[in-house]
Amino acid sequence: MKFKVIKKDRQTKARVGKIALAHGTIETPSFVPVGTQATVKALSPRDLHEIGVQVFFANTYHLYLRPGADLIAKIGGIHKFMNWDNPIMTDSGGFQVFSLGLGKYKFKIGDEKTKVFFGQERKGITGEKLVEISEDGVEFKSHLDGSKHILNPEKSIEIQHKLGSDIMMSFDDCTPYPCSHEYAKLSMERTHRWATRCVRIHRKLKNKPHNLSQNLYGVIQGSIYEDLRIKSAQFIDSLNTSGIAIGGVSVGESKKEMYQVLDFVNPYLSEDKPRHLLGVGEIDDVFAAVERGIDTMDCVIPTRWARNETLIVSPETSRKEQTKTPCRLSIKNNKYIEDTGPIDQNCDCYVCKNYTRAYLNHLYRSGEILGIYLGTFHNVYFMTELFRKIRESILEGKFIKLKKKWSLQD
RNA sequence: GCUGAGGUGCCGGAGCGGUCAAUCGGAGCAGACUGUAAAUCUGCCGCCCGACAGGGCUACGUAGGUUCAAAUCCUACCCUCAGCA
Repeated sequence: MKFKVIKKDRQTKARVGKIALAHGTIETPSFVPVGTQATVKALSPRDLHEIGVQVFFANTYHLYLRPGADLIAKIGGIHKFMNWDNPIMTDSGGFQVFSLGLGKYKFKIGDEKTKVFFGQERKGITGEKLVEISEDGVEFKSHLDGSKHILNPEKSIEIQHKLGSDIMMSFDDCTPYPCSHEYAKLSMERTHRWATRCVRIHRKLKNKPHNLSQNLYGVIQGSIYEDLRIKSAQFIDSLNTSGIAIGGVSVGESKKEMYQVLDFVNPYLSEDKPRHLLGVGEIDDVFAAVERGIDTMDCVIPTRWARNETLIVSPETSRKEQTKTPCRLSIKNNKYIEDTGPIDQNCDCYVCKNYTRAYLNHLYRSGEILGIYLGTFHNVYFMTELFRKIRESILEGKFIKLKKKWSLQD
């Protein structure tokens, strides 16, 4: 990987850069849609190209369970498997330690038991514990069939090597929120040990002849605690991975706390490494992250919202529509039944140029699959385009101006 | 015309003397969702008053009746559907 910072914003830490990879170059800042199962849900690679998506984010855990990393390797790697020849990032499965373990369960570190909370109970959780953490790694019970699987740093990286992604994440332990300092510290230290193991196995595997140029990002943890986040930033930065990811954010803490974490970490990250923010975000988060020096960020929001009747719009549009929450338009609302306007007045996407809210409303009401397709297309386009504008604004020295324009206040 | 089954809230469909303004679906109305166990989940969903607690009213084809008490029992009528003529 070659990473180059092309331009730095004068007033903020925002920067424009290029990440050159085996499958192409990513212009940053860039949004990274999530495509957990080797598909950005509802969109084809052709759509992604049309939208201008440069890279997306697949998942080790899911692809390992189905269809299996060996199968994908046998077929020629994830790019060939899914007909996408641009860059791909893969998550390590670390987040599933959190998301599958979440609920009213107890997390274990050795003999230490710490109670964790996560407000929302979700249907589909059987009440059974799907995750058991130990120093070696994590034992998962497959959410698909209940079978038991071990994921640890070595295995996660091996799988990611088999998948053949351009950027891999180190296997981390993502703590829930809230989380005691004591627990966060123990968990972070383990994440560091795991990161070291990831680096080691990555070096070993890198020498294998079949390997394309694959790159590893270390993942910073430490919950919301300043001392921990600093420690973690220093440690992960010292590992000399190609890039750095910030994890354990957007797990239930406030936005303010989340932005603080970025501020804590910032001074300790090498300028010449790309920084990825894991699992963020909404429009206001995007600006908050970019101005704190984030280069790439992945998030399920555009794709998931589109499946749940929520379309992303500009603050201007959402003000005009008096939406309950900024930048979200609930397309199924009965006020759009006869609305012949586009989703967003200022969006140039295929959907906004050719379809009315009335039609989208009808598709969603009817449960038609096309509604989800068009909605996803719009949402992903909207985020991709927003980042294009952000890049442009930084290059022109107008980032702050753009940020003000997109401000959710007033 | 005879025989049988049935008529319940926007729709489907439970309930078969009190705990029924009525289970449960669907539709409808709104909300949530941030490294995807998510095309998912949550709330509301007869009318009126109340911020809430709660209170009042009208309701289970229609009209009577029995009972302290009826969607639930009885009588008549009206209407559907199935089979036979």
